Amino acid sequence: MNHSTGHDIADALGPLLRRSTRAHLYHRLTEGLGEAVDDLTYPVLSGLARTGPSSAADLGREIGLDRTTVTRRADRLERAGLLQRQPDSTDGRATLLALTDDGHRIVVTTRQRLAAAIDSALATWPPADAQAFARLLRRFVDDGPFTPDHD
Amino acid sequence: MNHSTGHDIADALGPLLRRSTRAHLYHRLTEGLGEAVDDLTYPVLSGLARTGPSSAADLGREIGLDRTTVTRRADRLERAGLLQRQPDSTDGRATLLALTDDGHRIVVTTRQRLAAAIDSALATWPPADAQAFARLLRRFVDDGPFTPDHD
DNA sequence: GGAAAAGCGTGCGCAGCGCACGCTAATCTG
DNA sequence: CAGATTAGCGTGCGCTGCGCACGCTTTTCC
Repeated sequence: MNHSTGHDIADALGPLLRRSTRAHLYHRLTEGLGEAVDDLTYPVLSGLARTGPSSAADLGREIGLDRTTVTRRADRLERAGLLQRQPDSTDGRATLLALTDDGHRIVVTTRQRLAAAIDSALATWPPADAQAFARLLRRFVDDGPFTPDHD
Repeated sequence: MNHSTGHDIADALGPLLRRSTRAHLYHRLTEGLGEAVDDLTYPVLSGLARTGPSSAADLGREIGLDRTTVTRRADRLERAGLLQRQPDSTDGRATLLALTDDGHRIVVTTRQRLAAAIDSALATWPPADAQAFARLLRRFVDDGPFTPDHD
């Protein structure tokens, strides 16, 4: 066997990975949103939006970062007023990280930017193709070929 | 407008980006291929396979890395015998980086690993869906929604 | 033929990361 | 119920990787 669909997809995935590193994409999505928001801090913001108020350790597990790294990135975001630290009423040791309204607004903005970028790339596509692609991509992601170690 | 196909795709892209950072993927693909080959050095190897023998500056532009970073990563790969430095016969200043046979073998191996991982994720898919996905993904990538700055 | 530009490697300062420590609070155990 | 272990937190510290700037050689341009 010298050919497979996997090979075709790998060929397409190569350029995708090359041109849109997570860092590149996040850099672009967070442009102009203030000094505290960049490709490093954005995953904290976005993860927090997904999980709701969360301890640094839990959030670290969620987004695949060391606990202390989360702490320090959260420091920057806290100074910028995008998240707050709250004592956990059910556990005196824990400190919950929670988005402020401003923090939420940032996440909404970046998500709109991403959707808009994708829409503009798909503007010339037949709607049926675009929807088929969305559906297939979601299934591909759910089938999880590249699950990292921390899951 | 509170819904768009771009939004659907963004929702699927999120988990994909979260779970398969380039670093994670490259780490997995290069596992056990020797000390010199890791997520940092692999782009140099793979880029060189794409371009053929190339100067460090050109290769840096190709893969979006600083010239000096390429030089140092190439040092590691050279020590491991995966690439060679050759004087450029047409330009006395330049030093060409070129894959050795061993280096080529590494790239072939990782590409097979990637294709195999994708095939296994798609194993349960109807072949028509898999091929449609490959086609649509390629078109999506070619339409380039996320072109980085260095292009 | 001399000046500007382009190539290379290396020194150096900076940033980010993970580990380890000390501390407090919760949980387990006898 | 008290002592010990576990789990949470922030911070200090060493390591690594990066980009800039320098000095050097070779090519290109006037």
